[in-house]
Amino acid sequence: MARTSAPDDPAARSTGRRRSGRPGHDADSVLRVAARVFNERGYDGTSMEDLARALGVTKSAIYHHVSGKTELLRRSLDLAMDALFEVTGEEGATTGRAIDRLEHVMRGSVRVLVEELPHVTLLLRVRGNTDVEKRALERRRRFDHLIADLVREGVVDGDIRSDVDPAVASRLLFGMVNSIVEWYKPDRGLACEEIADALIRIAFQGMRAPKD
Amino acid sequence: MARTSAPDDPAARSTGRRRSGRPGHDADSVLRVAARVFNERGYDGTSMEDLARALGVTKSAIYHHVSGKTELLRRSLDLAMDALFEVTGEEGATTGRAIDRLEHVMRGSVRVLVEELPHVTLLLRVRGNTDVEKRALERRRRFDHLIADLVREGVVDGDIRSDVDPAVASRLLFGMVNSIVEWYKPDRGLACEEIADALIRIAFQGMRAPKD
DNA sequence: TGTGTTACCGACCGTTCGTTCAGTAGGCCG
DNA sequence: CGGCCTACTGAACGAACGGTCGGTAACACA
Repeated sequence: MARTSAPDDPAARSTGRRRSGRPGHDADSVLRVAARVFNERGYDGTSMEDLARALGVTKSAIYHHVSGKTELLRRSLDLAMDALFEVTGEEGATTGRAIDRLEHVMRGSVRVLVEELPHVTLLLRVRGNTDVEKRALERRRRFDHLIADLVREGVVDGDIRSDVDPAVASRLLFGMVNSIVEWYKPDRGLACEEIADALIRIAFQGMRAPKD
Repeated sequence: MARTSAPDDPAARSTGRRRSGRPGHDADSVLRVAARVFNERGYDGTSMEDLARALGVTKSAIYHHVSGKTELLRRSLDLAMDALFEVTGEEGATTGRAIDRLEHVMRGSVRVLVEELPHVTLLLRVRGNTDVEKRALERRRRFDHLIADLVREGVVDGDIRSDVDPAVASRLLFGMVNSIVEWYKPDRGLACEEIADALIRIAFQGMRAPKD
């Protein structure tokens, strides 16, 4: 039995613009498939042979598009972190009350997580074994600090409860956000906004039924 | 540079009872070290050579205690799931209002997660590549269903807000619980109960400051 | 038709992987 | 001392790994 499903259709390139030369995969379509397979089998558990099978080519063909397995990981992790940091730069994340900025970043993170599911999933599973992984973890740490600062500010504003450690609270909050990658399926199920709504409701008002 | 720190002291066996024969590791001490290294480097990213180095022996010595790498994973995953299911069998998880039972299971899960940190962490990272992993995922699914049922029951009781899908809510809740393995350090930082308190407070009342 | 450009194949390399096995070392007890 | 038990070594195995290289295939455009 094959370890992966049918090979990906190379025709479905991101940008429709036809190019000269023999048709087939390009660097982007390889990255897209690689990220998916990395998630299915884990990065270390995925061989170049696995990738080749998923792409419908031989493994030597992969090296025509990328320098190696490490580059695929690096590009995937960078893509995920870039998208997350872009959220923190949006207007809703930089102006207004801290609690509202926090909500904006949380909603934005859910959106990024859903849009770039394979890449973010990969990011969240990184252990820091290699230099590439260490660099990604370092960027993640900066992101986490940013969130913790928002929570601290919200406590000072009096908008966020002061009886929990902001560092712990921010970690729990984004633990909830990040856990979405464990069960979200793009096809069926709730849409991105519905999940974000449920998340925000639980995170800010709690599970307990409001006494009307 | 060595990939792991100094070898584990085999003298620190779980049960103090001296046994006859040459002193050294036994199956349990090997499992304990293996689970720790699996978490540091990932299961697939850990070679038997890595384990041997962490144990302070050659890799062939490991096969004197266990049948292979797979058995180490299986025993670790079983240990974690057994501990989690034990919580769901406790009195506090089977009697009383659903919302209180839910709180009991959440607090119990935090306790198990902290007590058996390496094993539970390993469990939460399983992808389902092999039969051993598939079996662990199946048991996890049963656990998750149990939680979702508790949330549904709490909604019926009127204790839990009805404006979020119970399936989504239960997943987000345990996403928050499980995320603890990502940052909890046994030595420093908050104790198990303090984390559980913060978690329950956020989960049930929310982050927003209560209007006194 | 032929030239440029892009994509791919198949054979191969050195290394590392998990695992096996025959033999050895070091404790306790008689 | 000599069994007896448990823990371990060192060399080796076949398989799988990531990666290389010279040659080839298929398109656009002229």
